[in-house]
Amino acid sequence: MEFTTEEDLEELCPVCGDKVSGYHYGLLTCESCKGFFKRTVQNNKSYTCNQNQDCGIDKTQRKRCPFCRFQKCLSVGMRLEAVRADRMRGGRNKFGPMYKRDRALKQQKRALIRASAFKLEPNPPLVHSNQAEYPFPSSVPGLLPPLGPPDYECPPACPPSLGVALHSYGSFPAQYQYTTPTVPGRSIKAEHPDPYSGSPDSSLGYPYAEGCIPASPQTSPLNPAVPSLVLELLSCEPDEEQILTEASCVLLYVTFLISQVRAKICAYLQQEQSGRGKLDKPRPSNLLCVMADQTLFSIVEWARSCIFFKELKVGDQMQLLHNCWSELLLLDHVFRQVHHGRDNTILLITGQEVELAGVVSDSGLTLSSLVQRGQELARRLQLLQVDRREMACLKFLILFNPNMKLLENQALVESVQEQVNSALLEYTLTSYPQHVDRFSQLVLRLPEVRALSAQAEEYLSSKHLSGDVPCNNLLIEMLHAKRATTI
DNA sequence: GTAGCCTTGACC
DNA sequence: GGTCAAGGCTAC
Repeated sequence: MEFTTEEDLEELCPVCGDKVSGYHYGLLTCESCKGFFKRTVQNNKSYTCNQNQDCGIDKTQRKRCPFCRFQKCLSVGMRLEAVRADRMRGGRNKFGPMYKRDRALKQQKRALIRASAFKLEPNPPLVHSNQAEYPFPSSVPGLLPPLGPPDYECPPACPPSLGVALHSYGSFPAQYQYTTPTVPGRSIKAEHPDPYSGSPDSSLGYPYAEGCIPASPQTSPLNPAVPSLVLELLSCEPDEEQILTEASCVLLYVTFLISQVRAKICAYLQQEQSGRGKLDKPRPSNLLCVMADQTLFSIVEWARSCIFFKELKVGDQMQLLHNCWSELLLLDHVFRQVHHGRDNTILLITGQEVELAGVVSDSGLTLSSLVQRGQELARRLQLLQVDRREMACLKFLILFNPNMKLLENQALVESVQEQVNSALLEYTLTSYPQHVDRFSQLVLRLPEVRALSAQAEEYLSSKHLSGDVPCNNLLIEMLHAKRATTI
């Protein structure tokens, strides 16, 4: 693995966004932030903020608030202990190996991202699925007629249920902020024997002002192999706090969903029954739709509570969900089968197990093909032994589609995609070092999810047109909304 | 005080 | 001897 400094220097300073001049005090920064950090620590400076201690720091404004600038230096990871107490010039400190590793990791990331960019087809633009950009042909020949069911009252571009679901929890917090624990009275010394563990030696160090924030860990303090962002994404998963082991996670997750979805399905069926005055045997496609519909609500709830997504305005949130709802729905199903781990049966969200052979023989050609392709995808992920952290990352990569255009906060979506990609890559490299192409193997599943979900949408659309599925649900609204923006 | 450039010196 | 991340110098 060859690593160069040229590409490092193309990066931007994580504090102010200026051009990076090299590794300084623990990470790549610009020359001015290096000098600022050095002056602050060497001279034991104490600053105050005239605002709310949340001033934006960029190249043009970095001089305005040294307090916030220094806080940002610390929060991005600049190391107090790299400033030498004895002021000795020249030489190397003990951070050398860390810089080297960081360079190697960055290089590896670039190489893998380049490699996967070559392999990955771009996300399909928002066009009708009959058009060439979709890898699978439509099951409905020719252009689909405009979809405007009689029970659909709102303009398709603004489906009421999703809007209500997104709005119904009040306003979202404006900003997501990483929090770092404060360690008051931290002392440092010039040359640290181990830059990773830290061994304070106050007799040699700079007495530092109370309330200063230590460098935010790039990886979890509990598990150094897991990037913090991956843990953040995982924490967005349902009932995460109660999950202690992988096995109990599955149990809890399924139990939680079963209790919720069963109740909703029962309520639905009762409603159907009372409406008709008699209990017809529910059609399987209806039941499937109800299950999918309720899962979709769960997905919307999941997205709504996710970091980054909360920062977006409702309009952007709706656009992102309209774009990827079927992929998330499919992934939910596939992940369930991965956990289920049985090739010959399918685990429904209700906890029921159904024979695959029966489903295939009882379904039409399209549905049985969809089911089989879903099983194949699940098998591939099972072979990879994909874990929950990776699954959480994949969901984010689907949700934050950087190819979505006309978003109000396009930059955030692109940035999240990039961050999650990097975090997933770092996680796979550090947690599965023996499996070097794991990252590629994972992200290569995404086009398959996309293709399969497009086919599922076509199927749903044809079923809807033939009146085989209920109209007034979120599922169909999403379908209309997506098509309204893509036709 | 800031920030660009210079000097230094351990490590390879 | 080259590299590069420390500290130093100095014009602004």
